[in-house]
Amino acid sequence: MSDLLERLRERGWRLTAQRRVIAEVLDGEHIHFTADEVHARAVRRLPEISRASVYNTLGELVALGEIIEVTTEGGRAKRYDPNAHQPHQHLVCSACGTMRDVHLTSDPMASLPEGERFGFTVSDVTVTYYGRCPSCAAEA
Amino acid sequence: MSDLLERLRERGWRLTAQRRVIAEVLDGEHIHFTADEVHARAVRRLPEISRASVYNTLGELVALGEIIEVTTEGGRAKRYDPNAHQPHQHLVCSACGTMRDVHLTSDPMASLPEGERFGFTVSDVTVTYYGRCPSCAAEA
DNA sequence: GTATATGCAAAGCATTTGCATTAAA
DNA sequence: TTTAATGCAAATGCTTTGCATATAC
Repeated sequence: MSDLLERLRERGWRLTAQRRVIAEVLDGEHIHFTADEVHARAVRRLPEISRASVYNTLGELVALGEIIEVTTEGGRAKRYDPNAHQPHQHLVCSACGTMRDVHLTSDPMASLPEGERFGFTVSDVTVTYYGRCPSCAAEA
Repeated sequence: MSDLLERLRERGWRLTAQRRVIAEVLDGEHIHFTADEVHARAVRRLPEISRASVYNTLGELVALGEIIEVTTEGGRAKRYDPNAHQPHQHLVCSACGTMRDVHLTSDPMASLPEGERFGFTVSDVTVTYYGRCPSCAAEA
């Protein structure tokens, strides 16, 4: 059973077949999908689901703070990370785009000295590591 | 005189009016432009310059390692950073998209423990800080 | 003179929007 | 019954591509 669906129900989210399927797709996997990948997987369970509903729902889940939208250098499409509840960063394969969560030893916010803030109210940081994943390294 | 043009000439780069103008636009400013902003500024000096040439040239400069392509969360278009020669990170205004360079106190590569590399050959990191710039903070 | 860059216009991909239809509560 | 979500298809924004023309070397 999905914790995500559980939380959404409690928040009074209108529960449709499409939304249920999307939440299940996001919850079930540990890699982070693009909107199109979410749609492809959702279609297997609910053939009539439209791309528009996928985009609508993903946008809402982001607004609710239940998932995170992630953009990478070079990557065309955004990816959606269901792990919004624990601070973490990402490790991305420059060859195939695969992304996985990583946990750092120190808070990156502390690395930006006061003198480098230029009057900004800094509220967030993203740290992204790039490299080759084991399977892409093998085919080099 | 442009250091960028100087280096490119030494590398045997075929020097056209368009390329010269683009290099000058990039060199002259300290903020990081989108392709469209580069085009708009280039047009002031060379009215017939096409968007295609701007994209071609920016892509080449990135390939040559003379400029850096930067993508941010939420920001639609990529931005081009002429400061490719000194390691640095970025501070972005979530409201207006303005981006400026910042320098960290510690090497972010060191924050990713061995046990969190999962067989990847990690070769690069980006750290991006998000917040409100002074002028956007003023209108809140 | 020859290889390469340019400009145009069309195509591409990810995403958003407008609006009539459908379904949850 | 009412309010909100869905699906379609068209529109958008950024970027890439194909190809004939122009130009640096």
